[in-house]
Amino acid sequence: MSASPAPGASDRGARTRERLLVAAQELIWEQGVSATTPRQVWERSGTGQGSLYHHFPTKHALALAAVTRTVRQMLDGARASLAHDSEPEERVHDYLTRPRDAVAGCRVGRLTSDATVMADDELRAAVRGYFTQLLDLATVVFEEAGEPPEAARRRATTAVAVIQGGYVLSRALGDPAPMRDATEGLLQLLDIAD
Amino acid sequence: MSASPAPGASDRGARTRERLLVAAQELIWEQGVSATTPRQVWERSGTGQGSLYHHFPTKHALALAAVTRTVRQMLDGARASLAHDSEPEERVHDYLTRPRDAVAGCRVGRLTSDATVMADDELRAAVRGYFTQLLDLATVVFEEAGEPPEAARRRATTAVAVIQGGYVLSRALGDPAPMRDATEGLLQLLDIAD
DNA sequence: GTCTATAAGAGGATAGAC
DNA sequence: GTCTATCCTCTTATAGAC
Repeated sequence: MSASPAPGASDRGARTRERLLVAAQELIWEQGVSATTPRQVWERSGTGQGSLYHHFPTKHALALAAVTRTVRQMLDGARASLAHDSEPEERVHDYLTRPRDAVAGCRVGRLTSDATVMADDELRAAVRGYFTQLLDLATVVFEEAGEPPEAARRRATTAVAVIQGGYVLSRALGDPAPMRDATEGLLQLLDIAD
Repeated sequence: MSASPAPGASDRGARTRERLLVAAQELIWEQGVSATTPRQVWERSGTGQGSLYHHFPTKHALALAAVTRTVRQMLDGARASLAHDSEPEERVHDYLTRPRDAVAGCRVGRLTSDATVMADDELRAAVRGYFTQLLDLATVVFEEAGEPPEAARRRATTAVAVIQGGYVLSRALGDPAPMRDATEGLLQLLDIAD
């Protein structure tokens, strides 16, 4: 721990760092890590080059901080529907019908096609951790619905795959309809009333 | 039509063009269009810079030729399982259990996260065309299985989404198991014997 | 058809002033 | 903490010889 700087300066620094991080998260969602340049980040954040390289020594450090935070936020969102108190069937329904910007794609899933992400151990681990945890959350719900462990895991994987595939199709067609069709199709097969 | 050049030279040129195209297809599968450089293409193909820019005036022309061919090949593969003569249920089963390099990802689906592809009208149209046709093929199969048109389209979208999502999950986890789990989970829900 | 030389521009930093 | 100037490399070509 170093001595506290003047409060005003400290706050300004924290806010600058925060704005850089938010800008990086947005740009990485829109374009991926590979296609996002440090320049784009400092321009969108309204800060400057000096600030960016002060708070994040490399593009890698910035990307890792941004992706790590996005993963945490997405898992919090998933828990909000999958891990609350209602019946398992209702939780599955909530998760599958959650509002999503289908055409924009999954903030994390899209990174599996990003060369910079997959070539980097830490970034790849962040993406892997997201899906590992998400699949575990969903598996528990199907177990609580009465499925044996193996079947619960298969069914959870199918459900998460439908969401990820719905994103791919909606993005490819530039239309939110495929995500809706894919999730409604699964809900019918699961015999969960729409 | 221009006059035929000497046969030897013509063949060599055609073979060179072919090798460039194959190398581009491979590299685009592995890394996407954005991350694939002209240099990588001519090095992998065993040709040279002069040959590449002789056969393809720009990186865009090369990428479009490679992606267009990949889309055609993938649709031919899908038709092989979805559009043959057996019962609809068997065709669905064949499609869902077709051998796939799950960890490598879908040659076309992965392009939906590629900035260079999505920013270009022609490349985007090629990707869109692939999924439009694939969904149409699958919809017909579910209609032939007795589903009404709307339900058939939903179910087809769910099935294609499970494949695309299976790719995303297998890639994220570096493991072919999620693709297997996702497709087996869907087959059980569809009540098609494994 | 293929080769090599050259070049404009962007990306990802680093250095040192303020 | 932030700014500006500078630097090196890679990408995507173009030019002209062979």
